[in-house]
Amino acid sequence: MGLGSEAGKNKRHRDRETGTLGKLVSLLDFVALADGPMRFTDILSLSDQPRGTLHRQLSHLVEEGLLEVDRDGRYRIGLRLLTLASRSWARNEFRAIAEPHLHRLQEVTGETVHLGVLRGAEVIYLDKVEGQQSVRMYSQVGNASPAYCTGVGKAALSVLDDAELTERISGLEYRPYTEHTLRSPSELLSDISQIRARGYAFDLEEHENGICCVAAPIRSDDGHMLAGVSVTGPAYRVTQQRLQAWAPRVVVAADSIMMDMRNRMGPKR
Amino acid sequence: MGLGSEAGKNKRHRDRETGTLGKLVSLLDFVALADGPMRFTDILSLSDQPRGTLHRQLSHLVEEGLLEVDRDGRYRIGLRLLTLASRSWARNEFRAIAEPHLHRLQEVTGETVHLGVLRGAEVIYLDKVEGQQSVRMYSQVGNASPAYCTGVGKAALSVLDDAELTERISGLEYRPYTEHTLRSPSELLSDISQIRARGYAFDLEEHENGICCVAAPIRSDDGHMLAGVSVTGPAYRVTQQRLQAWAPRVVVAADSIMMDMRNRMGPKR
DNA sequence: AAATTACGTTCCGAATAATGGAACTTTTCA
DNA sequence: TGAAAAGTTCCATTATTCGGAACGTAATTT
Repeated sequence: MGLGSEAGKNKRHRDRETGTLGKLVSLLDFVALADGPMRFTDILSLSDQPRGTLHRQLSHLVEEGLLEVDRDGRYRIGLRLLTLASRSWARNEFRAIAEPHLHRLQEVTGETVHLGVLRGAEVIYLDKVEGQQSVRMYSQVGNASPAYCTGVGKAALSVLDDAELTERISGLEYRPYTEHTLRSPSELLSDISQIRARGYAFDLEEHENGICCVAAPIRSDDGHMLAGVSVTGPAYRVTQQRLQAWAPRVVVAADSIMMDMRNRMGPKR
Repeated sequence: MGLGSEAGKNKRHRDRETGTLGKLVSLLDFVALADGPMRFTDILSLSDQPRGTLHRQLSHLVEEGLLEVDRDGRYRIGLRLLTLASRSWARNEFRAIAEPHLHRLQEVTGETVHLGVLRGAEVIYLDKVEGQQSVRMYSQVGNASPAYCTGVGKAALSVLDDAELTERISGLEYRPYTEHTLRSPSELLSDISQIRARGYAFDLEEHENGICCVAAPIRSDDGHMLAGVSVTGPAYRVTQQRLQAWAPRVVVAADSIMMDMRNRMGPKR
């Protein structure tokens, strides 16, 4: 499945998925990614399925509450997905362990704090604690962003060994979100070697113009779970000096989360 | 599928769902509802599936990112669900239209504001705007609660005609969450007739001890989408007088949301 | 208003995927 | 180390999905 397809609005839905579930989830994804609710024909024209097949697939998804269809025949994502996701989010151990530390970090800095985990070459934000006077950012819980242009992502990548790092960041499309976005593996590798040296990462308007952050890595004992914490704010308020000053705090928060994980989830993980 | 099964911890997973998708989603739901991550054998013992079948089903769910399995063989909900849900939440028209009104209401009252939609006899919370000094409540976006014991739920029910109302609230289990929870259809109907008369609903510690709210209904022009807005807070701070005083504001917010829907989504809906 | 077209739904033989018992491998524990 | 439990793979059987075509219905045109 081709991810990172925020550009590919008119992407056709013809992933050749294996298995019944794969096809249906891919269809679900397709409807979820669309700009708005789609009518049957809209989906059909972007799909390689015959009418009958598509109709039955959509019906099944609706039957399970994964999709909803209004009286105008427009399909959109169903609320069951939201319920399912929220329940699992609330019970997520890692998030729960990290939460108090995120709040503490938020209070100390006054800016927005993020918790994200690395999945492949993407960061998925697991939690977010906003400051009072927070500027609206294009970020939210559950949002997936490329690792190479986010503080949390680069921090998490930095703890990988060279072999796996190279594997993960090769074959990516280095989309220039801003003029500061890193544009190649070599630029990323060079940044990461700095991150390794100092123990924390910066994002200086690399993902979104006017937004900066400082982030520190978190990893489970077995090294199989990679994550990061960050403090983020608007560039006019969050100068590089302030980021620098916060860095030790962010690292302490990350380390505390790791300690708590060790204690609460058993050591050999 | 029996919802509201917070009591049914040891519920077996043997819904006889129809179709491949139904079985898999039911399994997904089962794992999501569990108290914590489950190992293969745990699921097997609570399932009526043969080992081979269950193993393959779980593998398929993992393959699609709907479940994740750690090195100890423990299954939990995958992050893909969170990503999918968050994306659709962000793009939800209704939520987006309501958002500014929710914030305004929050600022006026200083307390937490909820937006919820009615699905059957349950309310699913679509959005929540917290006050600064907010007490942690058992409520969150995506959470599903029985309509009969929540302000939003009762408000939404109140705009139904008697026939559909009776149909929806019959056959429910009236679980007494607190000593103030309504315990029967007749109690609910009597409350609802009052709500109809005054145009807004109260929840006086009916769902959670120490939590009160006032709520007003929202419905689309065709009456097929029922929802509600509420202002919620701790009983020691939120007296019945204050609720009463806020009621007109809540009703105005609800009506404004309806107006905006009419304008933004076309009238005949 | 009648005819036409587009849209959505249902049907059923053929093709495909899921089932589940058993054999097999790996891990755990005494 | 041996034995039991846990987890995985295999494959003939069974059930489900596929998809073309026929059918009904609403929107549009003449």
